[in-house]
Amino acid sequence: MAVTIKDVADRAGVSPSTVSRVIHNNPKISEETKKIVNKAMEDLKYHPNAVARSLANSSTQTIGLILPNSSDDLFTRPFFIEAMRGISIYAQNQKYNLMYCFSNSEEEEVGFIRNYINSGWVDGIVLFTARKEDKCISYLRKRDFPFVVIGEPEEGDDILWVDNDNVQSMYNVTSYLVEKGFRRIGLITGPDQFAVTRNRREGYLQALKSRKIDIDESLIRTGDSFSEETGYRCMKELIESENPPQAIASADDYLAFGAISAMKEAGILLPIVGFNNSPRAEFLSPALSSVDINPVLLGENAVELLIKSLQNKILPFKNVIVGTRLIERETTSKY
Amino acid sequence: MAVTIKDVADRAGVSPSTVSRVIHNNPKISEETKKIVNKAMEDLKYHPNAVARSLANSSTQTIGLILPNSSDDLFTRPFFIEAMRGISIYAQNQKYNLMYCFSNSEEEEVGFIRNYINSGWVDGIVLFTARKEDKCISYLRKRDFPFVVIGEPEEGDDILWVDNDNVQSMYNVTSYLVEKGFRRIGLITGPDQFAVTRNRREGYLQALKSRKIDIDESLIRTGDSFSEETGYRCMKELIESENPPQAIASADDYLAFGAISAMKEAGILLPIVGFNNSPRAEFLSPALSSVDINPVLLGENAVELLIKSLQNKILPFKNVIVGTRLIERETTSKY
DNA sequence: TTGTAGGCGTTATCAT
DNA sequence: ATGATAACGCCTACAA
Repeated sequence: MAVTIKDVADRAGVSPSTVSRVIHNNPKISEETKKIVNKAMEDLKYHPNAVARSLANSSTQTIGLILPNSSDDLFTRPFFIEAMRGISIYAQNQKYNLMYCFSNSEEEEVGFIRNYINSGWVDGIVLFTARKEDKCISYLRKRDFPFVVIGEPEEGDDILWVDNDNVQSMYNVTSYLVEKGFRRIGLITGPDQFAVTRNRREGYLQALKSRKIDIDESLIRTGDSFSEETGYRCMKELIESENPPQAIASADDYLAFGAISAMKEAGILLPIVGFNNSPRAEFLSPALSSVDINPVLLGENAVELLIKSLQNKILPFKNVIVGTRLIERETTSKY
Repeated sequence: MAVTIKDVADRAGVSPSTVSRVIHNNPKISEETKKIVNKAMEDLKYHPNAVARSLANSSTQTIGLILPNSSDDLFTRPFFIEAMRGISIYAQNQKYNLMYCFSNSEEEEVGFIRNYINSGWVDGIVLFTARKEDKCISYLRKRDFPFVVIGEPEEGDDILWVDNDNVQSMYNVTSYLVEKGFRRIGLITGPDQFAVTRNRREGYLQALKSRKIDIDESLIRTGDSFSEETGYRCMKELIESENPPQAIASADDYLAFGAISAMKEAGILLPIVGFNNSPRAEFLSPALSSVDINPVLLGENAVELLIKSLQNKILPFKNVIVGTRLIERETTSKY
C-alpha cells in the first residue's frame, strides 16, 4: 500500500501528530524536527491521503456541477464547456476538486443533488441554470446545502448567484437597433420558464418605453425551446404577420440562426442581433451580430463565490454581474 | 451531524456490522433483522457516507478526466463536451463519480494526474488525447495506474483505448473523392504529434496506392494546429502551388473551414470533406461534407473499458473501434 | 446468524 | 514543542 503518515513518523522518529503538524505548518514546531520530518517525507515520497483527510475534516474540497441535458442541442454549445473551464480556473487554483454529472430532467437533477449531498462527496454545488420555481434550488435550500447558481434565480438575494445583466444587455441591444432608425423591432426568445428569457424581454420593453415607442405584442415571440427550429418558426410567423418588424432582437444565437434561415427563405434580410456570441455567429454569411456573455468569467465568479462562502470568508456581495459586450457584425453593421 | 451506521444499529437494536451486512445484501442475514434494519434506515433517513466507505475500501468509485486546453479553440468544440456526456452516461449508470480538470500543457496534465493518484481521489483516469511519446501515458504506466485513452496511442495494445478507425475513415473519404473522378487530392492535417494525424494520413496514402494513384508530396500539408488559420494557410499554399489539387480531404472541420475561406478568396471552390461533423459544418454555405466520429460513443466505450477493468471483469478486448460515417453535404454532393 | 474489535489514514484534543 | 488517544464512518476478519 501507499506510504502513510505513520511510516513517515517512524522514519523521522517522531509521532504521527508531529508529522501532521509539519504538514500543516503548525507554528509551534521546532525548525529542527520540521527539517527531519520533511526529509522523511521526501525520502518516502509521502503524499497525504485525501480521502482519510476528508473523513477527519468532514470536508472533501470538492465541488459538484449539475449540468442539464436539454432535449435540444443546448449542451453542444460552447457555453457549458466554457463555464466549466472558468470554474476549473478558479477551483484548481484553490486546490478544489470538481465533479460533474449530466441530467436529463429536473427530477434527475434533484436526484443527483440528493446523491451528492447524502454521499458526502461534495462540499458545495454549482447549478447551471435557473428555472421558474426551480426544484433544484428549493431542494438545496431545504437541505441547507451550499450552492451557487449561474443565472439569477427568482428566489431572492440570499442565494449566491452570478449572471449577466440581462435586462441591461437586451436594453442595449434594443436601443442600438432603435438608434439605427428602426421602430418596429421584433423579439424572439426561448421559453418563459427561464429567468434569462423574462429578463431579456424586460430589457426590450424598457428600451422601447424609454424611447416612447409603443409596445406591439404581435412583435414578441416566445419560443418553446432555444433551438433553430423554434427561431425559424417564430421568424416565419413574424414575416407573415400583418405588420412585420423592421429588425430583430433575438435572445439567443441559435434562435437567430433559425430566424435568418426563415428570412433567407422569404428573400429578405432584416437586421438582427443574437446572444452568446456562438462560434457560428462569426462565420455565418452574413455574420451575426451577437452579445458576448463571457461564460468563462461567469464560471470563475460563480465558483469563487461558492468557495469563499465555504471558507467562511466574508462575501462583500452575494451576487456578481458579469459584463457583456455587443459584437457588431454584418447583420447590423451595414445599416 | 449526519446519521451514521451506528445510529441505525442502535435504533434497530443490532450491531453496526449487521447494518453493514444488510446494506450489502449479505446473504446470511435473517429476513427478520433485515426488515428491522431497513425500517430503521428509512426512519432515520440514513445514507452511507461515501468518504468513510472509500477509506475502508480504498476505492472511491470515482474516475478522473484529464482535459487538454490547447492554445487554439479546440476545447470550444463539441467533441469534448460530447465525449464527457458519453462518459457520464455509462459512469452514472454504474454509480461512478466523475472528476475533471483542465490543463494548459502536457506538463500540467501530468501534474494533475500525479495529484489525482497521490491524493487517492480517483480509481482510474481517462485521457482525452494521445500524443507522440505522451508524457501522461508514460507517467501513468510508471505508476501502474488504471487508465484509458480516447485515441489510439503508439505505446501498444496492453493499453486500454478507444478510437475511430482513422486509417479506414480517411481511406473511405479519399476513395469517395477518387470515385467522384478526382485524382489530385490535397490533404490538410493537424500536427504530426497526434496519432490521429498520422493515421488519417496513412488512410489517405493507402487509398491512393490501392487505386494506383501516384503520391504527390506537394499535395500534403501538415499544419501546426487544428485551427482555421492553419487550414487557411495550408489551402493558400496548395492553391498557389505549381500543380494544385482538384479536391481536398481535411483531417478536421476547422481546418476545412479555413480552407474554404482561402478558396472563396481565390474565387474557386474545390470539393472538400472534413472530420468531426461540427455543428457549423451543416450551416456553412456551402454546407461541409464531414465525417461523424461519434464522440458520445467514444466516451461511453472508453469509460466502460476502464470501469470493467477496475472491477476485474474479463475484458474481451482492450480496445474498441467506434464506427464513423460520412455525412454528405453541398461541398461534395454536387460533383 | 450476529457481535466484537481492529483497521483504513488523518486530525484534534488533551496531556506532558 | 511533542506524544498518546480518541474520533471521523464504514468494513471485515474472527469469535461466538
